[in-house]
Amino acid sequence: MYDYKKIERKWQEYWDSNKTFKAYENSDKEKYYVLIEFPYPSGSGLHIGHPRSYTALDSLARKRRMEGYNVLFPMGWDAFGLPAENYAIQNHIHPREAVKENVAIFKKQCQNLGISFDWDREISTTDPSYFKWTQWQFIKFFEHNLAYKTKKAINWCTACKVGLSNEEVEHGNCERCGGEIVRREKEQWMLSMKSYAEKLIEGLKDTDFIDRVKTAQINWIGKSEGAEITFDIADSNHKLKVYTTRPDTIYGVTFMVLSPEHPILNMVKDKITNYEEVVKYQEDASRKSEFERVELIKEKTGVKLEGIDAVNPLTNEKIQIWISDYVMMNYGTGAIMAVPAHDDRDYDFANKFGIPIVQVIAPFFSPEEDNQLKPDVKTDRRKTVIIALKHHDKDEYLCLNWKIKDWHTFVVGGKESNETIGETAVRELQEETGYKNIRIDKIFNFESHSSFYAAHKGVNRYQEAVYVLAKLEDEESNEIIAEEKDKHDLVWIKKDELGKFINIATYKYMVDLIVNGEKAYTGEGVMINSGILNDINNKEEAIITIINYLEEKGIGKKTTNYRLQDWVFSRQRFWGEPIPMIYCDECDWVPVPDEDLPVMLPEVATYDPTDNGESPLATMPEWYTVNCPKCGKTARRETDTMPNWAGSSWYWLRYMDPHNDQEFVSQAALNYWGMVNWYNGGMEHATRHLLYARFWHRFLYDIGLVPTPEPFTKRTAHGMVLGEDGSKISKSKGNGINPNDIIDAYSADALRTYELFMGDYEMDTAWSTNGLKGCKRFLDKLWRVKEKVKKSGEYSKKLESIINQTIKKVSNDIEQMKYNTAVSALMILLNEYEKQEYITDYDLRVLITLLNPFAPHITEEINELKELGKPLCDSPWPKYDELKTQEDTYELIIQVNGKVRGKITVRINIDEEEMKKQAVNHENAIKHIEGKEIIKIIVVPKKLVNIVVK
RNA sequence: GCCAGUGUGGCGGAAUUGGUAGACGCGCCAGACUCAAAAUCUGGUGUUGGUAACAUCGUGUCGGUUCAAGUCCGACCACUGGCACCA
Repeated sequence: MYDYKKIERKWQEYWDSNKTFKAYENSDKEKYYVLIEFPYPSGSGLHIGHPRSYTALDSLARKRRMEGYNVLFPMGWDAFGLPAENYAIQNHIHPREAVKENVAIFKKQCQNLGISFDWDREISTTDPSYFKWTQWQFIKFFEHNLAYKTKKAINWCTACKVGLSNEEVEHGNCERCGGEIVRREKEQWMLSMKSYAEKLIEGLKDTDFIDRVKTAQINWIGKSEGAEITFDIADSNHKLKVYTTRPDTIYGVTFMVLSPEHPILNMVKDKITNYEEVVKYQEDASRKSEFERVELIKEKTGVKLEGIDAVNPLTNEKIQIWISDYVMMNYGTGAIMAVPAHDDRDYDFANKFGIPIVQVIAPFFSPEEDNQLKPDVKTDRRKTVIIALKHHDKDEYLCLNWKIKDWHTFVVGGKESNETIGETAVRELQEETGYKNIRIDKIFNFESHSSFYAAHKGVNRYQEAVYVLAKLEDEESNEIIAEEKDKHDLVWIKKDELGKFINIATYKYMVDLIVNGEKAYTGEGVMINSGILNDINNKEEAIITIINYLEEKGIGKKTTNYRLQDWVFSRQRFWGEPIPMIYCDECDWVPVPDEDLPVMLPEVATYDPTDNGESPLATMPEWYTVNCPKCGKTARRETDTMPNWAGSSWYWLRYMDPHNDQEFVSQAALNYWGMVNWYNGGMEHATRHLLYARFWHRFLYDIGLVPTPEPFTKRTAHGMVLGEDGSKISKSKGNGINPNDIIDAYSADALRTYELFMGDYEMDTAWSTNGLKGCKRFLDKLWRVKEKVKKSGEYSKKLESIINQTIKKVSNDIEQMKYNTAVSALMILLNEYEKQEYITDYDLRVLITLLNPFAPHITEEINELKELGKPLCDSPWPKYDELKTQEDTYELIIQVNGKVRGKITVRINIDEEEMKKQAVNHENAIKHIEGKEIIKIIVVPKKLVNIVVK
C-alpha cells in the first residue's frame, strides 16, 4: 500500500544531510543530555532487545528537541574485551578488523531504525585517540595513590585464562563463559575502590536513580557497622584483631577462627606444634575452586592450632584458636571471634568440633495479658526447669492441661539450691507424673527469661527457665499425690501437634527445641553471663555499652566495614588498553610520560591467551623492553591490559567533546553539558558498570577534573526482550529475532512502535510477531485515515476533548516511560478518527506529531504529503488545555452496597443532590433497595454513587 | 538463607494510586466484500446460568480494615533475577 522502505530511506537521508540531530555547544537553548549504554559490537549484530532501549530514549530525545532543548544523544562502541578478541581468534582476523566490521553492521542497523543519534560524535573505546585518555586517566589514579600493584589471590577463569574482578563472578563461575573459577595468586593492578565505598553510598542521595538500582548498589557495597577488638595471644606479644558486628556477644566467645591465609600464622609458627597440619589445610583450601567452596558450605572444616591460645580480653579466659576457610581473608581482619551460641556458622563449627557453647543472650518473654506485672509488689527471681518427657515407644511428649487456668505446658518445677538441673528434672517428673524410670536425655545450652505476676503466690516473678529433654524408660509408676492431681491433667501430645497445643511463649520455645533441634539463637533478648552487660535487654544499648568499655580500655573501637573490594584492574589478554606503566629496577613503577601516550598495541602473530597466566604481550620482548622514563636504564613495560570496564567508565564525558586532541574533554564542554540528564541501561549493569563509572567520575571530581561529583542525574532500566517462547534469547536455543528481517518485512516504524507497545518498559516481555503485526496494522490504518483530511485550521469540535486528553496522556507517559499506554492512547485516537466522516488538518497534524517520536518516518511523510506544515522534527511539541480535556457528560456509576447496579450518562455539572436522586430512582437499583433501609449514600464526584442499605 | 522484583482472560498487558477489573493489542468465533483467498470492515469474546434483561463468581492463597480492595494491613505460597560461610 505504501513503500515504507523508500519512505524510511528518504527521511533518514534527510536527517543526515540536514544534521537534524546535531548537538551544539554554542547554543542559547537549554541543554539536555540523553544517554543509552553504548553496545559491545559483537559479531551477531544488534540483538532484538537493543531497539527497545534505543527507541525509548530516542522518543525522549525527539520530544525534548521539539520542546526546544539542545539535545545531546550520542552513540559509540565499547569494543575492547573478550568477545571481540574471541571473535577475532575464531575468524583469524585482527581484533581491530573484527571491530571495524562489526561496528559498520551495528551502525547501519541503528541508522535503519532511524534513531536520532548525533553521528558526528561517534566514539570507540578502541580508537587510539580515545584510549590515550583512558590511559592518561589511569595514570591520574596512580599519581593519587589509588592504583597499585599487589600480589593477591584473585578469581581466575580457567577457560578464558584471565583474572576477573568480584563483579565478574556469577555463582562462582565466569560471567562471560561460565567457566570454572579458581583462586590464584597473581600480581595485579588494583584501583582503590574500597576507599570510595562511603562516597558511593552518599552520592546516591543526590541522584534520581530508580530504587532497585540504588538498592542493588547499596547491597553490593555492603556497609556494616561493628567493632574491631584486639585479643592477646597467650604467652606472646602477638595480638589478633577481629571485626564483629556483635561486640555485645563478646562474653560468649569460646574460640577464634583465622582465615587459612592469615599472615599471623607464619609469625607464630614456632609455637604451633601441629604446623604441618596447618600447612596441609592451607594448601587444600587454596586448591579448592570457588565452586567447591560454595557447594561445601554446610560441612565445616578446620584445624585447631595446638600450642597456642588466645585470651578473651573481658573474661581473661584462654580460648582455642582454629583456622577454617569459612573465614575470608578479604573481609574485616581475616579473623573472627566465634560466638557459637549466637551465630549459625560458629554454632555448626563448635558442634562439629566439640567446642563449648556459652549463651549470653536469653530470649525474653513479656507477660501474657492476664498476668501483667503488678506495681508495688516484690519481685521474686527464680530458676525453673522445664522438662519435656518423651514417651518410651511413641513420638509423643507429656504435657500438662491446667485446671485453674487455660494453660497448656510441659512439666515444670523450681530448682532447689542443693540440686543439679538434672536432679530437679527427675524429681519434678516423679512427683507430678508418678513415673519411676526416667532418663535425662539432654540439657539444652539455651535458657529463656520471662517476667509475670504469679497470682497464686502474690508476687512478681522473674523466671529463668532452663530446658531439659527426658525419656521415659517404661510405664512403671507410683500413685500421684492428690495435691498434684488436682492442679492439672496429664496428656500425651504428638510431636507434630505440640506447636498447636502449647500456648505459653516460654514453653513454645521448648517446642522449637524439640521440633527443629537446638541451633544458634540469633534473636534479641536479655544479656546473661556477660559481666558488665548483664540484664541489659536491648541490643543497641548493649553494643554501645561494650564499645565504650572497649575503647576506654584501649582494646577495641567502633569500625565500619564494606563488602566492596578494590577493583582488580589487570587482564592477561591482548585486546585491551595497555596499562601505561613501566617497571624499572631502580625507580620501581614509573608512568609512561604524557607525550608518549597512547601506548599502542603491537602487531602480533597470535592473540591466544597463554596458560601461564601472562598476557600475549609478555611474549614480546621487542615491545615490552623500553628505557625507564626517569633514569633511562633498561626497563620493562607492563604487559597486562585493562578490563573491558575501563573504557566504559568515562565515555559519557568524551561525547561532550569527542574530537579534542589536547584534553580528555574541555572544561567548557564539561561546564556546558554537566551531568547526563537521563541514562538508561540494563539491570545487569546496576552493580558492575554503574559502580565503576560512578567511582571513576567521583575520583575525577575529587582531583578537580570534572565539575560534578556524580555523572548521572537519572538512571532507569529496561526489561529484557524474551524469545517468543518466553525464555531468554540465546544462540543455543535458536530463539533469536533479527531486527534486519523485521525492518525488511514490517518497517522500522512498526518495529519501533511494537518495541514500545509490547509491555511494561521496565519489565521483561516476550516477543510476539503477531503483536508486531498489530502495530504495523495501526500504521497502515493511519496511512488510510490520512485521506479523510480536510483543511480547516482548527480541531474538529467533536474530537477536541479526546485530542486534549491524548496530548496530556502521551506527554506524561513518555516522561514516565509508560510507552505502552502512550501508544495505546494514540491507537484509541486513531480509532476515533476512523469513525469520522472526515477529520481536519489540525486533527491529523496533532496525531502524527504525538506519534512522531515513536514512528518518525511515516509521520514525516504524511505531514509532507498532506502539506500540514513544517517537518515535524522542526516543529514544537503539542500543548493541551486542561479545561478542554473534559467531556460535557460522563457515565455515572450507581452502586448498591458496593456492587455496580447501573450506569447512566449525566451532564458534567450536576450536583451531589441530583446524583443521589438519579441513583435512588434508577430502575435496577430500586430492585436491590426494595424492602431494605437506606443507611447512607456515598457520592464520589464525577464518578459514582454508592447506596448503602441494610 | 538474605535482598529485590513479579503473580490480573487463551496470550502481551491496562486500571487516573481506595471508586465501573480486563483499556489497547494479539488470538479466536460469526458476518460483510470476493468466484475464491489475502487485505480490509462490522459485531462478539473472563466464568457459570439465562434467548435476553439480569444474576453469580472472579486479579496467586488465607484472613483483616472499609460504604467500596487488583490497589491498604497481616500471614503464607509460587516464579524470576541478584547475592551468598561478609563475621
